[in-house]
Amino acid sequence: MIRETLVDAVRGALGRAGFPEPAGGIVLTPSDRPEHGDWTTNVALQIAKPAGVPPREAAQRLAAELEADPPPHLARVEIAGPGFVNLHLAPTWLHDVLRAVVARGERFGHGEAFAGQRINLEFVSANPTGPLHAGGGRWVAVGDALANLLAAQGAEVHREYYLNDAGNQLDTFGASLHARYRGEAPPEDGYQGQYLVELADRMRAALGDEVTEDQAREWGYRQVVGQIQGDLERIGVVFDTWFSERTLHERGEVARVLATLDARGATFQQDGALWLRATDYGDQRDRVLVKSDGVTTYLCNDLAYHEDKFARGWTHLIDIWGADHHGQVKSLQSGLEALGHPAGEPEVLLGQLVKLLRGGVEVRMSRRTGNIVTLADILDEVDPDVCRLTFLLQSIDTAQTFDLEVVTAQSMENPVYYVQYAHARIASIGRQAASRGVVPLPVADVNLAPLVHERELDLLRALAVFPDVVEEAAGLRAPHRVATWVRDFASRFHGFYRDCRVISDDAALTQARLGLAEASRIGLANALAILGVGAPEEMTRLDDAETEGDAQ
RNA sequence: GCGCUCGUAGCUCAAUGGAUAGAGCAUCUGACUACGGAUCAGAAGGUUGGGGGUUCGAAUCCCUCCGAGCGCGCCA
Repeated sequence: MIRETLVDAVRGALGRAGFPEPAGGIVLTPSDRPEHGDWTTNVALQIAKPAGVPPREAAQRLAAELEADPPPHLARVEIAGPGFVNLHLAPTWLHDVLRAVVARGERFGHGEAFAGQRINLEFVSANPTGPLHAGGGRWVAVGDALANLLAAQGAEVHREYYLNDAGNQLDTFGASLHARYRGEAPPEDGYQGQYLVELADRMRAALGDEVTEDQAREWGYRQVVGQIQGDLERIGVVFDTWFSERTLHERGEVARVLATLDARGATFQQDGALWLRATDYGDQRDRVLVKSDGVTTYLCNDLAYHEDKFARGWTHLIDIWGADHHGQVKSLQSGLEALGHPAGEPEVLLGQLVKLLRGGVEVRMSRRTGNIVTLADILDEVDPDVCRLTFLLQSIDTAQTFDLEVVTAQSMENPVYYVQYAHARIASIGRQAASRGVVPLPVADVNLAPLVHERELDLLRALAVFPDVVEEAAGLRAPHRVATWVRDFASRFHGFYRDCRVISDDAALTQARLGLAEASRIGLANALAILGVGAPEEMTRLDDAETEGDAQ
């Protein structure tokens, strides 16, 4: 592609000018400001000091060499600022971009950066003791989009949900459910939520009047998992594996991990408990693996779980956790390193928590009061696409404020409609063309030279950058970058649509613009596919929807 | 007390160490006899929490102070 061509040209110019190649390599930063060129390089700034040449002078010599032996499409070279070399290209380079986009089709924007990697991505993994809460929807949306993103870079990605079905959380849940079943209040530290009352009623209807606490726990557990799976289905997320913690114990994997750690000298006895020498691997302090009562800790079981993931053939593990669990990261990584795995496994992505607002007031959620807003509550009110994109617009490094009233009552202003509308508009153009008997030619056969309007070039510049955006987003584990791109791109498309009529009396221009519309559709659709958001061919008109609502 | 994360426009948020810090919402001013107005153009809005440092160049890296969130158990 053009980037490689230009990198080669800059490298050649550096050599002919007698400059060394900078340590950081030759980086061409695409610039969407036409005045700064189509591509720009800062190599002159980088090599100025080692070469003992003022940066602007180095830039001058590079520019001269580039002009002496110009790469394809190069229109002019310009020195700017402290020593940037800006490369201005003829619009023809963007016409090449258009052809490449259409030729790649559904694979446009995809790359091979992670080809060969087998990645296990664990996310959500909420305890199976109640419905998914609204804030957890962030990890649903982010995890699924990240999986798509990694897959788009060639990785084999496995979506996994860990069910903590062996610990005392589930026992507490069973006790709480059984208490409701008996018509009593749950234990003080139990689950107070109203959903257990309803669950108890259903249990009585299904199992009768002589249910034991064990039976209640098991029946309730299955019900809750089914409910969680139903919620995930509504938002369109499918996990490849639902991993039961119990199976770790049943297959002796926990014991096996303890034996391995022991054999490697990573444990010690103290106060009747067995400890992991976590400080040897950088943890703040050592950690208990087996309590003095003989029961293994959460950490110990989690080590067995992650060991199991490796044993199943995954070469890299990624976990998405809420930031409130950050204290456990180093312990888990220490244990896995002690087991002989590379440092830094699993890679843990810490996501800041979601603050829910209703009417400008924070909705505090707690297990004790049972006051929770569920993901299902949100999905009852808004489209899954709205829900997803709302969670995906923001970096997971910052706490998110999710105002239920803004998201629901003002959902028509949600960016998702803005973006989807751009896609629907393109489909509409296609329908309009068909009704007028205009048949789009294969883009390879179309003369794209008529595409010179700034709006057209603007769209193509954004498309040119998309594969880089996807690769960067995957590397940074930042799907919000794709969301940012698609919103920006939709804006550019709406501007183009407004100023450039696609179907006109000018047959050549019409064909070229139909090609541009197709390339734009591909860009929008591929970005939305990564985000897990729908790309509709048509949308219900806002005024129609309102009329419909009034009639009800 | 120790640790992790964060602090950017009135609000919600962007910005691989790069040039004049950008969008949306809200506010104000405009635009179509046209492919879907859920649209477009423009204005206004900033000491990137404060202060030092590194660098040709810092919202970004380092130090420090202030503020916020979250952790610090033989719980899970």
